[in-house]
Amino acid sequence: MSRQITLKDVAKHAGVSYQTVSKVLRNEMKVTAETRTRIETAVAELAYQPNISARSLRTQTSQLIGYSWQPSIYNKSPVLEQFLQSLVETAGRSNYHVLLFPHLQADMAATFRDLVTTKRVDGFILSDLNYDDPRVALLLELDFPFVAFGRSNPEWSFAYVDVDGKAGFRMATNHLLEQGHKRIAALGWPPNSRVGTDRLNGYLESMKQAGILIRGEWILEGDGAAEFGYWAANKLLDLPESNRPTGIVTVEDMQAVGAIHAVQDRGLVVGADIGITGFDDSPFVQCITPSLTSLRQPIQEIGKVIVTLLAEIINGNEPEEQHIILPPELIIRESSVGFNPIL
Amino acid sequence: MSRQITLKDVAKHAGVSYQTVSKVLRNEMKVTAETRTRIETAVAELAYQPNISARSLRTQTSQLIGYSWQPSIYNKSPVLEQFLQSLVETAGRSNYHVLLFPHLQADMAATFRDLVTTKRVDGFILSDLNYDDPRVALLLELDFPFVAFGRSNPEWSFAYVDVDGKAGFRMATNHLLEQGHKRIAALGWPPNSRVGTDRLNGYLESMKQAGILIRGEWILEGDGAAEFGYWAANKLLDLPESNRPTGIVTVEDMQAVGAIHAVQDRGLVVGADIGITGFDDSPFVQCITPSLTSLRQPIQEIGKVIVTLLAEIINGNEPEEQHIILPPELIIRESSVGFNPIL
DNA sequence: AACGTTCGTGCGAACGTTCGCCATAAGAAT
DNA sequence: ATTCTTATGGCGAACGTTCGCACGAACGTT
Repeated sequence: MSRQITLKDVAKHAGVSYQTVSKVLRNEMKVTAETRTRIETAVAELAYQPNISARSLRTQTSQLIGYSWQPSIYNKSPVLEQFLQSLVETAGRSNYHVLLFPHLQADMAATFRDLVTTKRVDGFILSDLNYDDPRVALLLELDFPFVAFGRSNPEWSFAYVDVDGKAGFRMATNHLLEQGHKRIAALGWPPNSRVGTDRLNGYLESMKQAGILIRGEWILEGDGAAEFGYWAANKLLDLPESNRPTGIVTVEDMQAVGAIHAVQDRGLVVGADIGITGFDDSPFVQCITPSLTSLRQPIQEIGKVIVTLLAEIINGNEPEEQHIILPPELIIRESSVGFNPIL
Repeated sequence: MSRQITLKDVAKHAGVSYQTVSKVLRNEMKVTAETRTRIETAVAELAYQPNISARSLRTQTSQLIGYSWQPSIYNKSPVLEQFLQSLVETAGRSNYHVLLFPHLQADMAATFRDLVTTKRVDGFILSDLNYDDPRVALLLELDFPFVAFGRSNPEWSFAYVDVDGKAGFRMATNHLLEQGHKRIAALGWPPNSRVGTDRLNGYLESMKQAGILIRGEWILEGDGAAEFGYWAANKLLDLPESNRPTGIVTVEDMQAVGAIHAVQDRGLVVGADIGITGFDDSPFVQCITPSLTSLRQPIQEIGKVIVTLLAEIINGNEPEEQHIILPPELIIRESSVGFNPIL
């Protein structure tokens, strides 16, 4: 491969100084229309491409944003692909590229600190947040630009985009109520999960609003996925008939799948006997039997908003709206309809 | 944030020239043990971190590798997360970071060319290859380092790692044969899919080896997922009883799921009446009813090997083994066992 | 007619590295 | 004693940008 084309080459070709070329290309300078076209044709003819490293060195920016997610914890995202795609596409529009950091507990702090001090990235996108998230603490301390997908401690002030899990669970719960269910149970994540408690609150609200007294046994929390769902549903179905739930909302599709199996293994019919809803609308849930009612997150939109927000912050603009909550959408399928109360 | 610590700061602190510090840190120079420790303590005390941009500018390398995949085509990877994780981890060991490029047809060529000429990345990892893949053609033309996950045109010579789809389909087919199936059908992707035809060949081989004459109606190819599986299975079940298949191998879990539904909708039992296998071992397939027999790709291993290979190539070493084929593993579950032939 | 003002452009310096070559001193060899 | 290695370290230059300031010419203004 031949030598790189630099500003100086373009300048010589256009008969101006190379600094002028630089400024013109960045619209930092007014020149006569004629010199501008001279420069532009030179650029085109030589196929000039600015050297990113040089620019980075000079401007102390990398045009890179880091995406940090926590693999395989509670919310093992079934939609990671869509999300990444949305991130990359939006980032590209502002000339940013996306760097990957599946975040492993071990050397997290050191790694992040390095990345920040070496200016390897201009900003971060964090997902899979939880209470006391160390990444948030660190980035706040370093005063480094970042936007989170999800919330953390309320006393921390930072930009985030989140899905309204509470509203989502309200939608799911209300939907089951409308179908005629009265005794509705909820499967959640352990209480230390920010997302889990948030969603559960929606369930509590809806039930309260409907004037239904929630029994303690109806709320089960665990960190397994399908296995937990299976176990929990069995536990619910073992309750005495008078307070045995006929509806179950879950925080995760796989939990719902587990619950469906438990129901089916008892010879009951999901939908008619027991209504079940999931969360995430994973691609496969529309193809299982019965197809699963689930809450779909506007994942593309989230990616877009996050990147846009981050770009603002990196540029030093304080965006007016830093806390964005987007509603999920309830996709109603077979698993939650056709309730046929026995009594 | 305060000014960055540079080599000069360290040098002053250690009482040597800054170039010496640079060389010592990179083990490019022999110094007395004493000066070495002086330098090392200075580095530690000042918490010196090399400036990546400056290094990149000087060395013409970015320590970045690009991962390009094609979102949502045939093999919509259900295991993208695992794969990325493996990539990032392995890359990290060699001080590389992973940059994301979901590859959109539109401006692909231009984008790639830019990335290469601007040295934005040191190498590429491509996945979701197909025949005449334009990315491969371009990178070969530019003589730029890359490793592919998957194969393309046989006349092209480049490093790749791939799963032995043929062997996988042989395993699946043989498994069904062992279960007592004689009439086995195969669902594939369109003939222009490299991966699809490869897998199908395994089926053909196994059937031939078993001395079973394959009927043309048994091979169906389509690019839908669950919908296609559903449609195709129905088509198969509509065949006259004498040559109606009792087993179906599929190139994709979702196809298998579709097929399962078609079977169930006819009141037949998957496993006992019709044996079905999938491909990919997506996380959810162990939780559906019946659980799906599927071929699992050694995805972590693949990521590791790919990155290792790429690092070699970037460093200018011609790896002795550039074509690596790894076998998948057949995970046997309910959907393919318990065959109970009626006659 | 002398004086600001704007416009269009050029120039030197700096960002923090790495690379290649040169300098010095000490010890070994002649 | 002189010369030749070897070990240790220093120094200038370059990578390709961007930034800040200076400078001349043209222009209107007093």
